[in-house]
Amino acid sequence: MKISTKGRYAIKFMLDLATYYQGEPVKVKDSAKRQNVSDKYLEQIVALLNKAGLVKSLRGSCGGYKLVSSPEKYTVGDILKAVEGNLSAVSCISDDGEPCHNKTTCVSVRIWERLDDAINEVLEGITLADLVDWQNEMLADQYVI
Amino acid sequence: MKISTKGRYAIKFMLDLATYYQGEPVKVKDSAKRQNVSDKYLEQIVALLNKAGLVKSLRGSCGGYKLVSSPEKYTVGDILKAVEGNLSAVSCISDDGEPCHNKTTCVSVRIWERLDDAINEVLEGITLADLVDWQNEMLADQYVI
DNA sequence: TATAATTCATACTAAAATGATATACTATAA
DNA sequence: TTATAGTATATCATTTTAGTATGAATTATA
Repeated sequence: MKISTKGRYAIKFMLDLATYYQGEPVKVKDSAKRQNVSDKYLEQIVALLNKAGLVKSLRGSCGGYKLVSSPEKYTVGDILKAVEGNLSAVSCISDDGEPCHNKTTCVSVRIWERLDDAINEVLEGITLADLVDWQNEMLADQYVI
Repeated sequence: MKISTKGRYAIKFMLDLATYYQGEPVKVKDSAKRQNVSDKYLEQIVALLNKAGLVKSLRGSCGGYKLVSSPEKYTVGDILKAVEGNLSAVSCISDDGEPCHNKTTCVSVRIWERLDDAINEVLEGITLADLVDWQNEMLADQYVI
């Protein structure tokens, strides 16, 4: 019932990309430094985002990563699914993993279906653009204080 | 982002107790057989339910477990919390675990807070009595077919 | 009272997931 | 051509998961 560092690092990296949306591509090393996490580990996570087509890479000197689309096109759910895989709370109702063989008689699936719906509703309802807005709000608040 | 077998077995065990609410105490071995899971492993899970005060045990021969209160008093969230621990999607906003030291500047916490609220709303909204009802519906449906 | 059936309490273990680190290689801008 | 990135594996320590194993304490009942 946990979202691992993979998902959290991925979101922060994507937020980094959204923040620097116009301009130079973002280097994994720089973002890792800003987040204060292992750059090599972050690279592996970013590779997943790349494979999923959420970011595009620019190799060589002065390379890095950029968003493919504008920030409002990405939901937090998209990002988490790309790196964490299926977000279902239990495997028996997810598409991958072993399917439940007694779905028709098992009461619990109703719980998990409701849970999944609620989770997806939240995660599909927040976009990268929202996160950027929140970040700007927070920065503004800090100056006020 | 998964609920483990611990949580799932616990719910099925509690449902077993609710089903046999009036009458003999339920033996772990019997419930394990019905669920088709390891009875020794289920014992460990039930011990957590016992420690949390959700069930009362009757030792010795002809012993077993019974619910402390009536089925409508237990939410699925109560049960899961007893065996899975904290249900927060990430540790940085949960009470146990390491607290987030930059809660005020981290945008992600807003995601996790919304997620937690949604998850809790679902899990606190379903009681054991609901599960019993669902089970009866399902059994009725089976006879119709 | 002996025994069988239970819960209760630990100890142990295999496998998988998590969270990295390390090394080498490829592509490209300057 | 060289430094700077991304790409691809391999390895590893730690933790979690999902059990298995052993045995003690307790109690109904024969």
